[in-house]
Amino acid sequence: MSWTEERIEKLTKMWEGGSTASQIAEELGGVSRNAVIGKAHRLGLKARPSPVKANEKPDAAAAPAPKVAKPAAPPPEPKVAAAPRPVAPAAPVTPPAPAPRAAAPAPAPEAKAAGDAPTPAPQPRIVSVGPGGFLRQGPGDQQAPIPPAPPRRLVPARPSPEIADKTSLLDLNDRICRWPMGHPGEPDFHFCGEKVNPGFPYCVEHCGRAYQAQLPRGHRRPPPPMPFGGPRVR
DNA sequence: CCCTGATTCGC
DNA sequence: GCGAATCAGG
Repeated sequence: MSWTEERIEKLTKMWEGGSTASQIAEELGGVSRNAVIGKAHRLGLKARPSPVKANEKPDAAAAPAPKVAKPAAPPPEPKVAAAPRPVAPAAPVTPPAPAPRAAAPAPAPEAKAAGDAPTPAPQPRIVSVGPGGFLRQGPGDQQAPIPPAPPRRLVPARPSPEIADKTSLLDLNDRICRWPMGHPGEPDFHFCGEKVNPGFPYCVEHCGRAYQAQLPRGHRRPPPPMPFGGPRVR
């Protein structure tokens, strides 16, 4: 396989969209993960959170308290003209949202969507045990201290405009149908997005697909189409 | 083991 | 330019 215009374009899009090299290789077909990475580098697009290069600590913990206060040795680092990154010079800490690669096709009904605040209920302090064994609490313990409101929504912006009007992984919550549409990793992959059948993770239509009564052997009907449009043919 | 991206180096 | 082999971290 050769790197045609379209293949390079697809590689670039997916790479910048956060897909892994494996996914991209799979998607393109005929190339290995290494080929994709190699090509990506040659194209000049890298700079993505790498597991092997995650840390690059200046130094701190290494020096166990130098005798006198270090006379401030600010590392003279005016090397700028060397190789300025073509894109964002320093994506702070937040990587571009990873593609919904491992999006579970059938999450448990009680699966928490991204957006539930784990609010720990503060236990009332037990002061003494009253007659009969019931617990008694002090007058000051009636009101639990108000837990600090946890910061909400730590989600990066939607990674790519192509799925702007689709129901993305980030849009999932307890009220909308999470039935997957299309194949994960592909640009138009999204979720159903309909209002759920109350108490279920899917809308009424997809509940019908997800929950099939088990018939006795020999009376089985051919299985309905699976999510993702069925197993991928490779 | 699996995965990830980075790098090297013979082709 | 290409990509398998290798490296190294999670």
